[in-house]
Amino acid sequence: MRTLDPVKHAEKRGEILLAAWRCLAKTGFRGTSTADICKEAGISPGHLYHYFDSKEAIVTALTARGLEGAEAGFTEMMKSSNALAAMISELDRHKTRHKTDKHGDYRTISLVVLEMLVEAGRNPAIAKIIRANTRKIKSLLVEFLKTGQERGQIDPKLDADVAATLLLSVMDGMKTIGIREPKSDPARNIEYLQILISRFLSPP
Amino acid sequence: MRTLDPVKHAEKRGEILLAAWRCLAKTGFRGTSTADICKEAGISPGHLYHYFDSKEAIVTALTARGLEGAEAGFTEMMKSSNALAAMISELDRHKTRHKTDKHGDYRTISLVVLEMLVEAGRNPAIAKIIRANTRKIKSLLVEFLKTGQERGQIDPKLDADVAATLLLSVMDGMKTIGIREPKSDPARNIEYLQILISRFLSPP
Amino acid sequence: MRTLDPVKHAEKRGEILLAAWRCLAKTGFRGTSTADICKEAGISPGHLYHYFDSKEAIVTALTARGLEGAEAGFTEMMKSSNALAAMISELDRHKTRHKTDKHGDYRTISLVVLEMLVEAGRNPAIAKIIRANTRKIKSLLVEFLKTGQERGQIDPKLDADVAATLLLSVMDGMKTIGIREPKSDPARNIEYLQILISRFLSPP
Amino acid sequence: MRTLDPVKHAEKRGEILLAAWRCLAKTGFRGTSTADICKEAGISPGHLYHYFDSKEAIVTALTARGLEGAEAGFTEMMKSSNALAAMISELDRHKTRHKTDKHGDYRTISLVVLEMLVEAGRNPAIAKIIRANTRKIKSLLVEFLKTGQERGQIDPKLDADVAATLLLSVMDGMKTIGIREPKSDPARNIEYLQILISRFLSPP
DNA sequence: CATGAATGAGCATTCATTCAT
DNA sequence: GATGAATGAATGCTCATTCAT
Repeated sequence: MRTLDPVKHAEKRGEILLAAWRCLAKTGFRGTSTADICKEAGISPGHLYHYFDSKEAIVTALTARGLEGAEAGFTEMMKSSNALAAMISELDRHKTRHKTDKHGDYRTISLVVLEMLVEAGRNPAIAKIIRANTRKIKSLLVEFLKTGQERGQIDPKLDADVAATLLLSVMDGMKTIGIREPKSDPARNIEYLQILISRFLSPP
Repeated sequence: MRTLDPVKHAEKRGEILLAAWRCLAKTGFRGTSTADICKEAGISPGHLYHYFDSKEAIVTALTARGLEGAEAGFTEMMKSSNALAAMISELDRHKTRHKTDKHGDYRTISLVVLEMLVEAGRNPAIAKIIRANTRKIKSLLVEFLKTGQERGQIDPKLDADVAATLLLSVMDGMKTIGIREPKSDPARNIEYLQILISRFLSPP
Repeated sequence: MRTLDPVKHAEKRGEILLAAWRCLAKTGFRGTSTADICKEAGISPGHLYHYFDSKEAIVTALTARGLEGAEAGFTEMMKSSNALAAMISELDRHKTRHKTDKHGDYRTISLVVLEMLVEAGRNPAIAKIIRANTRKIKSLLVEFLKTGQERGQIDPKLDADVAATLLLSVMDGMKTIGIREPKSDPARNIEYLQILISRFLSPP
Repeated sequence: MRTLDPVKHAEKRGEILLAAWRCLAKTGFRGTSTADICKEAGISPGHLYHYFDSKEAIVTALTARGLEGAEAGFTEMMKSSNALAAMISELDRHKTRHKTDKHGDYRTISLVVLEMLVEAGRNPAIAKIIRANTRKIKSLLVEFLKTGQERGQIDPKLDADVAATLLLSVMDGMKTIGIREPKSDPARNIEYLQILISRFLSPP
């Protein structure tokens, strides 16, 4: 995998990963073949293996990259002085982020993330990445909750660690709404999610 | 002495579905071939098609059957006089249901249900079943919430429909914990889930 | 294959053959499965083998039965005193026989007969039947031609045997018109066929 | 040094088609599997699909290619100044062409062409090709007949279009002789075919 | 006679991966 | 770096046939 120009190599890897993401969003893990990815990336099937050892390596890299974004949001939240308000307003961004961005609309992204989670249930390599990422996000969340508790904004009786686990799982759960009830209003659901989180965390 | 016995036919179908479920639990939707199901069911590859029209018909039947169970629990809840308490105690059953039953342990079942949801994201036939089931469960839940509101046990300001959607999604979300944090204590998580639901629904 | 009532046995065989013919007409040799025949005949797959040893036995019996009809027409012709006129008027019947009868319309029958001929090209059992039938028809035709020659109605210089072979092949050839030119007018084609035969056989 | 070489690709396609033709000649449309073709062509089962989209695409290409040859003969005829004589002498070539050439002996070719016609009776894609080819050949034949009529070599009362249809069908009919009467003398039959055509077309 | 459960070889096709150029 | 030819195991599915009842 040595290359004369490691920068170009990494760039090309990035392009292929982006192409792979587009395929995954369109046809899912199951429905995406290496041939599809090659066509989308505009390279030959043999050439794919110059950049990745296997299809799994692509999925692995994609998962890793996909989760990096999630971290950023949480890191941002940390800086706020009012923990609860910050978390709530962070969710507001989701209300408007239903339009397409580079990675597709919110529902598509949700589906792919769910697919990644399911994949992790069978595939140890993916599971490892998911867990490492979960640990990072959770530690940010725990710290965030503890700060809120110190400031009297969050119920001090809650175990920050368990509460963080639950909050994360609640966020995951939101991703199934688009599947179960495709016609329900996302803005309304997020509004209620804000209420739910607020009531759960608020001191009595 | 005409047999024709539709009972035996249905029984065999059931056996095959159970075998298919075992395969799914072991290797997932993606990883299960018709050959695997046949081997597990102890029948020949051709014979499978005596009972099901296609692999998708098996998956469809399996999904339908798998979701029937979920309904029962909700129907039971309805009978209680204290809505919130009923929902909470229903969750208590989950704390102990982590041991193996006919369908495998709780985590395996969760994973398979998640796979069904993901499958529904790409496969309209499965989506239809999921949505029909969601509608049923949700209407039970809505009725349940409204009864609670009438009795003053649940916050009357909450829109029962949106709250039901959210509660369902929270339940789905719980299924990812086993993937993200396999070592976290299920009993503790459910305890906090009870707090979360209780605080969300209680009147102020 | 012994049966208590050989008459009923033969009757049932006939019914099955008729059902098989209907399948063949609809979906062709290639496209007809034993299951199709059983469904059409209203019997179970196992029962088929009570009446026929194999699928090939059905095809064989069907071919034999199908060709019996062709003989009748030629036998009728023989009785006429004017050979050429008889042959020509026999063809007139074809002009009107394009409507459906028990065996389907003319084009469908033609296609099935062509399929039988093609089948004979690979399948010795069918070939044997076809050849036996050809011999019978041809001997009728040869006799017919010779009678015509004696009566001065047919060119005496023609070798009756070779001429008969050619006439038979010309009749076979007519069966491809429906495939090559489905929109051409059958009545017009038969009219020209009459001219062709008349000119070929007439004394100079 | 980009290859991409479409020439080699086309060559390989040709090789596979030739192998497919050999299989068809040996075991017929019905009896030829993609595995047979691959074995005959010396390639792996997967590789076949690098050159053809499906088995039907092979059959289609084969049919198209197989019929191209027929055109050439007719085109040649057109150049002659004596229409009838040209057609007759063209048939003479068939007398000697009974030995094997690249595509097998005359009888095998006839059988495969008959199979193509039968296939066309059920398979619209093949039918389309057959009909396009029929139109081409027929228009050549019609022009040929009209030229002959202008020169007084062919009966001017004959409708060139209907006569062409009939002549084509007569040619098709010749292909069944090898099946019905494998022992009959091809040279003798063609001799009589020449008489038949000559008498049919000659002016009174 | 009659059923339909059961078989297993065979089919067209897909796809991750390798390799010569 | 880059191509696309080539592989071969695997997949979902069909079908003529057998057999216990």
